[in-house]
Amino acid sequence: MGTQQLETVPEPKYWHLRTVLSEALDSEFSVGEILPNERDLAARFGVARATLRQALEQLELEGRLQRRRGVGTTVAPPRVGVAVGTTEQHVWPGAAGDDWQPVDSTLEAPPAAVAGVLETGAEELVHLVRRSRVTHGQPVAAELLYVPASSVPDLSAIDAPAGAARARAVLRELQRLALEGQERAVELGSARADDAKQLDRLPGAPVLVVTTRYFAEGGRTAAVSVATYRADTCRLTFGDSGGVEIHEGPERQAS
Amino acid sequence: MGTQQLETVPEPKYWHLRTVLSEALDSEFSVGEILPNERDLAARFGVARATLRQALEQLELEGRLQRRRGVGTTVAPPRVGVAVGTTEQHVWPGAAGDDWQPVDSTLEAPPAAVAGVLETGAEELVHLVRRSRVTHGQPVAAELLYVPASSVPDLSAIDAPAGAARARAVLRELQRLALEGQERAVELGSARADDAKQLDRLPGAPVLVVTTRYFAEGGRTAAVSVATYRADTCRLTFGDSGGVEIHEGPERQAS
DNA sequence: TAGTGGTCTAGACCACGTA
DNA sequence: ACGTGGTCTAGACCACTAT
Repeated sequence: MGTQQLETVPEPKYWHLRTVLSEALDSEFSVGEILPNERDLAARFGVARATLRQALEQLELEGRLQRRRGVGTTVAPPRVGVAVGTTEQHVWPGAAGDDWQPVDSTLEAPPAAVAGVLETGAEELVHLVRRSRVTHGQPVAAELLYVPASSVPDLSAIDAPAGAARARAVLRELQRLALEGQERAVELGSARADDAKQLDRLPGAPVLVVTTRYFAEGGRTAAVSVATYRADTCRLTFGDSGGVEIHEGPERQAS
Repeated sequence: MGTQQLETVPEPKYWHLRTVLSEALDSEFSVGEILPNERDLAARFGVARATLRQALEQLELEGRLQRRRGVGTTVAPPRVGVAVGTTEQHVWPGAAGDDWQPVDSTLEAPPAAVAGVLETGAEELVHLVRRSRVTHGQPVAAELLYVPASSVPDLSAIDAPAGAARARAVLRELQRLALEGQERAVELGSARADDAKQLDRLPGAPVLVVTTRYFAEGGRTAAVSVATYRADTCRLTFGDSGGVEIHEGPERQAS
């Protein structure tokens, strides 16, 4: 990645720069390596720092770079394949062998959007179970699981234990219900302040929001989960193996 | 949304602005309504245009706004639920009733990343079928479907017809194979120049990339599809109904 | 304390859609 | 021709991390 002048082309400078940097990453850098700082890079390419940053932002969005304030910009490893439930087999959250760690749980009034999906009315309280998911030592997702109190009627007595213990109790009660089906949706969002902290990112960081509806007997919605995955580091897989290597290598998203 | 001074808070101005605007959108604007232009808005909130734009970018990423050069910024409708295959039922692309329109098809050497997934070796040619998906009159996705020539051996004779007709021929041949399974992955990407044009967005626009591997008899990878969905307007659904309304309404992503 | 990325400013000009 | 959002500049200062 030498000192280069950008050609005069009709495409935006930052976009061209993104391509040039992307190719440099493929050929001249290895995973974990530290890039020159933004001021130096901008000077090398003869652009303003803001323009250089626009290119870096793109590459970070694509999972090619990782930037940390006070530290620097490093070449990111390939995205982690994260299994989001096998498509054939429907299981309750908290079933044996899932990768989630219960954090805590409280009894709250559901947000309006959630109350609409749970057909229980906005007045009925729900157990809010917070969980987090860690893969390869890195936090990749934060989940809010909403379980209407009516779905786990035997739980009311066990209100005492707080924190993770309480979360586990709610999940344990869930397993006792018959699971008839589930329904998933994936969309792009931006991390709220609390999610961002849990995922070790800044607020507004791009996230993949996976919403799952769990149906119990009679088609009743027994629980709703809203899971927030780091979009920069995760590839969500919906199959039986989580290790499909596509979109890696030199031309993953080259223009 | 009156002329307001931003409080002096420790959170970034653009983030606070995003929240303020988000609440204004919920309470004072309706879908399709045009916002004041960026220069006016920036002046109203007493910030530089670049800062205001940072807030608008966030809201556009979250699917709340739609910005078009030369036109203006409008309030976006709720995201469209786009069914990405029912999870229980595996079908070949191009099966009766799918929402894709064949565009054209060529015979090419596969990109390295694709060749790795198809276990056919990098030398063997593949049929590249281009398709596009339209929902509610809007283009929502562009697909590149890679079919190794060996998967559709009877096709070699029909090399003559070009364009959509050729694409349909490849898809028709595919249906004759037995489909043993499929495997999906979803990740965030940015639109390449050609995808961007097809999706009516600028290059670099955020997209959800859905990669699907189709397995034929013996676990052989018979085809690979890379579909690029507009991240701002789409919510990908993996269930039997595509109309789950969650994450809509006032508190969809409020901080 | 030094160096990094993150935020913010006040301008300028360009590309595009519409009238 | 005009108004819109998109790009770009050259600075300044802040927040954070490591030494």
